[in-house]
Amino acid sequence: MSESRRARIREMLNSQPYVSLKQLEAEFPSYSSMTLRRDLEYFEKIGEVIRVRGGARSVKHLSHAQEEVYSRREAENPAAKKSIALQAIRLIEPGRSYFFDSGTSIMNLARILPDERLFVITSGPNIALEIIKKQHPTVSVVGGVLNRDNISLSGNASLHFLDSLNIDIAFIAPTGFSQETGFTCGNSAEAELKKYIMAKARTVVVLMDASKFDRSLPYTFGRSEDVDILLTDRMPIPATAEKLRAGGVEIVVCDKLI
Amino acid sequence: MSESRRARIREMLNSQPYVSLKQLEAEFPSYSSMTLRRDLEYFEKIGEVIRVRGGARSVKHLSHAQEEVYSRREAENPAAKKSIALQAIRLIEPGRSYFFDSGTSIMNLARILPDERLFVITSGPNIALEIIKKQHPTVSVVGGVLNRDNISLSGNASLHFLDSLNIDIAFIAPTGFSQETGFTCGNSAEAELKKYIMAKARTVVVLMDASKFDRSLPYTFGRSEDVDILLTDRMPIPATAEKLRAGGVEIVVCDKLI
DNA sequence: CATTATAATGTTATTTTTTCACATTGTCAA
DNA sequence: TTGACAATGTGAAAAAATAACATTATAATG
Repeated sequence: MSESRRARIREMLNSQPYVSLKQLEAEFPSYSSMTLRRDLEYFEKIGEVIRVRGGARSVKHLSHAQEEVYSRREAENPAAKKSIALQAIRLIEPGRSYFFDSGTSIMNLARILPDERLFVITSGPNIALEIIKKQHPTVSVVGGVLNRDNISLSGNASLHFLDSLNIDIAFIAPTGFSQETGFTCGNSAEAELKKYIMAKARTVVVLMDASKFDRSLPYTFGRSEDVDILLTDRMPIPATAEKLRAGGVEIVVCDKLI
Repeated sequence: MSESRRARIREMLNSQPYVSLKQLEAEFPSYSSMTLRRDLEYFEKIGEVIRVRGGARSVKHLSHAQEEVYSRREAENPAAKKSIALQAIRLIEPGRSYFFDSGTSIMNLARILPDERLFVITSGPNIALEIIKKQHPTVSVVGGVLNRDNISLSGNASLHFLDSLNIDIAFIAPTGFSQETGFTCGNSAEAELKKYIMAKARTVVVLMDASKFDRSLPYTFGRSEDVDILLTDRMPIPATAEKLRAGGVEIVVCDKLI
C-alpha cells in the first residue's frame, strides 16, 4: 500500500537532506520509478520537500526552519495528530472553501496544506498565520474575542461574519466526545460558533485523536448526526463506535506513520 | 560584465520565490542560456538558491519566508519604533479600550503593553497572539481577509463587527503621510477599516517613524484633522509639520533610547 | 458474488532540461 | 603582440521529467 511506502520515504526525508530517485528505486525495487516520482510530487504538494533534478530535498533540513512556537501542547499526541492531518488533506481540493477550527490538530493540517487556490476561513489566528506562509490560499479570519487557553476566536459577532459564506468542508476539533453528551468543548461562545459552522458546511469532518473519546466538557455543540466523517488514530470502544455509526458518521482510523 | 547581471538576477530572486530560466532568457536576451544557467549554478554554490527543474528557487523565500520578511522589515527602524512605542504606552491606562492597528510599530507597542485589565481590539492576528501572552488584557480580533503583505485583517465584514464597540484610543500605523494625500495605506479595504475606526475612536494616535513622511500610497484614510496625536522619532520638515499642526495634530518627537 | 467504479501503479514515447566537451571571444599584463 | 586566463557561446549527448494511456488493485454497490 502507498501509505507505508510513503511513511518510509518520509523517514528517509527526515534523516537526510536529499533523497535521490536512484536511492528510492534501490529502496523500493518492487515499485516503478514513476510511482516513486509521484510520491515525491505528493510530498512537494504538501510542502515537505522541494523537488530538484534527480530527486528531492527535504524542507525540514533546508535551512534552519523547524521552530515550534506552539510547542506547549503540541507534544500531546504529535504522531497521531500528524497522521490524522495527512488523512484530512486528502479531502482538500483546489477551488473550494474550508473552515478550519482552532487547535493543534488543525494546526498540523494547516502546516501540510497544499499550496493551491483554496479559500480558508478559520477561528485560529495562529492557524491563519501558518497558512499565509503559502502563496496561494486566501485566508479569512473569524472576528471575536480571543481565548487564551486554546487560541481560538469566538463571539456572537463572528456569526454575523459568516452569514454570507459558503463552506464546502468544515474541519472541527472537539475537546471531547461521549455517547451521552456528544461532541463538546469548554466554552459557550465556541460551542455556538461550531454549531453554526456545522449547520452551514456541506460536509463536516471531525479531527479527534483517541484520547478524547469518552471525555465530556460543559458545552455540547453537536451530535453524531451532525458529523459526516471522523478522523482518529484508534478505533473507539465498540459502544462509542456504534453510537457514532448510528448517527451516520464514517469513522476513519489513520495509520500512524513511522 | 557578469557582476551587474548577477546583481540583477539577485534582485529578481529577492522579489520572487522562483525564477525560471525562461524568465532569465527574456530578461537577458544578449546572453546565452548557458551563461544564465551558470549564474544559477553560482547562486546555488553560495547557498542563495536551490536549483529546480526549469529554474531556481530563492532560499530567502523558502520555508519561513513570511516570518523573515516580517522580521526584516521589523529591523527597518527598530530603535525609532521602540522609542515611539515607549511613548505610546504612557497613554494607556487600565479599564479602557484600545484599537491596535497592524504593523511592526504596533507590534513593538504590543510587546511592552502593561499586563493590566485592558480591552484591546486589533486587526493584526500576530499582534493579538503577542498580547495574549499577558494574563489580563482582553483581546478581540477584527474579522476579515488576511493580507499576506502586512499581516492585516480587513474587509467589510470587519465593520459590522465594530458597530457595538467603543474605543477610547485608536493606535494607527500609516504607511505614508504627505501634505497632499494625507495619511495613506496600500489597500482599499484597510483604508476603509482605518477610516471607520478613526471615526469611532475618542482619541486617534498615529505611530509613524520619520521614514514615512512625504511618502504616499494609493489609498487615503485620513487627513490631519482626523488625528489627535502623532508619535514619531524626528520632526518632519517644517512645511509638513505645519500642515499637521494646522489640522490640530499634536506632534510628539520621541527621544531615541540608547 | 459478480460488477462497476475508482484509485493506484505500470509502461512507453515524447519533450524538456541539463550536462558535457569544446570552441570562441574578450581582457589584461608581460 | 602574445600568451594566459576568465567569461561566454555552441551543439551534441545524456538524463530526467512529463504526459498519455494501459493495467492492476481496491473499494463500493447491487
